[in-house]
Amino acid sequence: MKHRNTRPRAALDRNEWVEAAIAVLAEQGVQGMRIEVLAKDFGVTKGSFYWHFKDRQDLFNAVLTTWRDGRIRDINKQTVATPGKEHEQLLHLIEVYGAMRNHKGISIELAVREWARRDAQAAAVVEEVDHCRLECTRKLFVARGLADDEAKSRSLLLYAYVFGQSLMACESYDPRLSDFKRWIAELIAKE
Amino acid sequence: MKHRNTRPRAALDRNEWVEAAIAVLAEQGVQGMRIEVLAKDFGVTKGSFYWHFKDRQDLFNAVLTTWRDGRIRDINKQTVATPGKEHEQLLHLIEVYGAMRNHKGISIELAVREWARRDAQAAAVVEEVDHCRLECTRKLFVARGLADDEAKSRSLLLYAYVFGQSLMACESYDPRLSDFKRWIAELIAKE
DNA sequence: TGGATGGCGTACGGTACCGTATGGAGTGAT
DNA sequence: ATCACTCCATACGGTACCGTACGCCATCCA
Repeated sequence: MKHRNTRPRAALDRNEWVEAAIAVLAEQGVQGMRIEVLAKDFGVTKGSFYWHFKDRQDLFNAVLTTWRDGRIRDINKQTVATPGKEHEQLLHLIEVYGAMRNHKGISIELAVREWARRDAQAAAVVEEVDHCRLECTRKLFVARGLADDEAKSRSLLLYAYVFGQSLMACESYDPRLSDFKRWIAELIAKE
Repeated sequence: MKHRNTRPRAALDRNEWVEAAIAVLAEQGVQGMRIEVLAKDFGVTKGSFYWHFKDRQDLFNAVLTTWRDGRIRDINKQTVATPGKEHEQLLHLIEVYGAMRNHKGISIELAVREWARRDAQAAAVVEEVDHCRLECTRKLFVARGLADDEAKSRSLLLYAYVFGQSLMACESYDPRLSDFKRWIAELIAKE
């Protein structure tokens, strides 16, 4: 990734910095979000950065809230209950998080969670997002007629599985891996 | 963590450096494994480090192979099939990885996987370990009478779940969380 | 047309590292 | 006693950052 606006470069705003920071976060992790590196990518100097942000932590906060808001919007979109279609929706949910497509989203997800293991603010944001996701998915399971406890358990299983799956190196385990994943998805979503 | 051998400090060897590096890896991630920081923890200077190691990458390689060997030994220990006890053993496996105890082991596990997302050597080591784990667990399932395909699927689910679980912030989701986790463990281990 | 901003560049001091070069204290073998 | 070898300290040059101080130009507004 080199300079984005190669030439007559319009004025940057906070949001462009945040978006670029999130991209770097996905690829390099928290430690990768370096002011001078981001500036070089934009073809500017850090003088620009310190105009829009107080300091590095200010950028971090902006990244976290931007990520949180985007995730919560996305969750609410992906779990609107179309009555009678809950099962398909659950399978779709598993597939979206688990597939090779949406690679960037998964990278961001993992990077934020890695961040959260060492930073209280990031941890708080992740907790918010997780709670929201678990609740929305629980409702999907309940709409299918499951008891509340089982719905909660399956929601936990669902998200733990999809995140854990993206942590594993199992491409070489068996050529029929995608069959296995479908089988697992059915087990989680209940037949 | 301060100096370990506060006083008449015996001579260090490679292994002590590697152990200390793994501890830091668990707490801070790959970027935390700094030569000068490790040296300060030992109460020596980096002159010592460069006597035992060629460079930082040399330490990284040692950390990876040490971790791999330890994991593989551990897997073989934890999956020796006591005929008739396979079910308990599977539940135990899930519990060991998922609990709050063994916190350090989980931290190392996550740190290595985070490392593997950006480093080919680490990725190769993780793949070795994963393959070994999946195979050992598959055998446990097969010993319980499951078909090979289902055994493979459930092994995948098992590890993805336990790793994913340690990525989630769900302590505040429900006070009966541990009940839910038991329910999930039973579902994965089959009844 | 001049003055106030907005947006950025330049330059600097400071920190935390990596890796190397070299020296030096201790210890054991001869 | 001397020599070699092990293990570490010191000192250095170099890089990559953070944050700040300040200066410069373009634009809009009166």
